[in-house]
Amino acid sequence: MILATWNINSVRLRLPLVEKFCLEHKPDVLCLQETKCRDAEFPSSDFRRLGYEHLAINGQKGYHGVCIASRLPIEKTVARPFCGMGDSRHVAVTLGAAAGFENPVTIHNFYVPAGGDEPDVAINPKFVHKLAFLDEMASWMKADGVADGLSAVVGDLNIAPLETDVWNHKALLKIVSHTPIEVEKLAAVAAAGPWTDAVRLRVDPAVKLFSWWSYRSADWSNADKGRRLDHIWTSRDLAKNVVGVEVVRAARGWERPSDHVPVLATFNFDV
DNA sequence: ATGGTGGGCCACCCA
Repeated sequence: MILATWNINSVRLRLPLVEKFCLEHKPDVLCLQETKCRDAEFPSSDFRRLGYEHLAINGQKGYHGVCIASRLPIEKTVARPFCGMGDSRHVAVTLGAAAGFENPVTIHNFYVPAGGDEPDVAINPKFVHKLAFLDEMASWMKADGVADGLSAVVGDLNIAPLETDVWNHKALLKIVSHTPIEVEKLAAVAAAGPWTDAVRLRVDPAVKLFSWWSYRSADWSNADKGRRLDHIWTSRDLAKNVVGVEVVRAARGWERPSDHVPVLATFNFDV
């Protein structure tokens, strides 16, 4: 089974890129963030045409929005609100016997708040929201046993935890997405599972690896001022089934690209 | 230290 996550930055605008990606990489389950449309405006028939007949959509007008598109039947869908807000930042599906799984697999798709520009809770309410969101993720995961059995957390977590997850560790210590407080809170979320970083399980943590390059930097590939903001984590039991991961860097160079690229994990289930 | 580019959508919000 191939699982993919991609912050698409408008699913309607970038439908041709979704199609290109799905034809080239054949994910069984595709988790998207920043779909930026209401559920009724989601291009569901296009996804069905591409073979993704099973959709779990949690959208909203203009901002945020997440979706899980699956080739395999979905047994159960849950969308959890966070921080007492109406933001569409989470959706989860469970795949079971109808999808060919002896034991059910649950996949959580997150779009963690970006957190604004100033990493200072005294002046930036967006940063407060981001930290509170991470705290709520951790406490909920622990209390509800979210990482029990076979489960995964994927998405745009908007934090680059390792020194090698950014182009320049020292230069980014005071930049939102790589500050010590964010890295610490993300580690607490990972420990609350506990979750395994499936990508760093397969890619040497000493090697720089990015999934996002700003639109504002010209010549993104040569400058290579990227960050690894997009993640695939698995529960302890599911980690044993990871046989490969891939970050599709080339997608950043496609026509009218998202600023994020797809991240994939392959599992040794035949479905 | 600043400003650089995108998307949604119609005055600015967000990244």
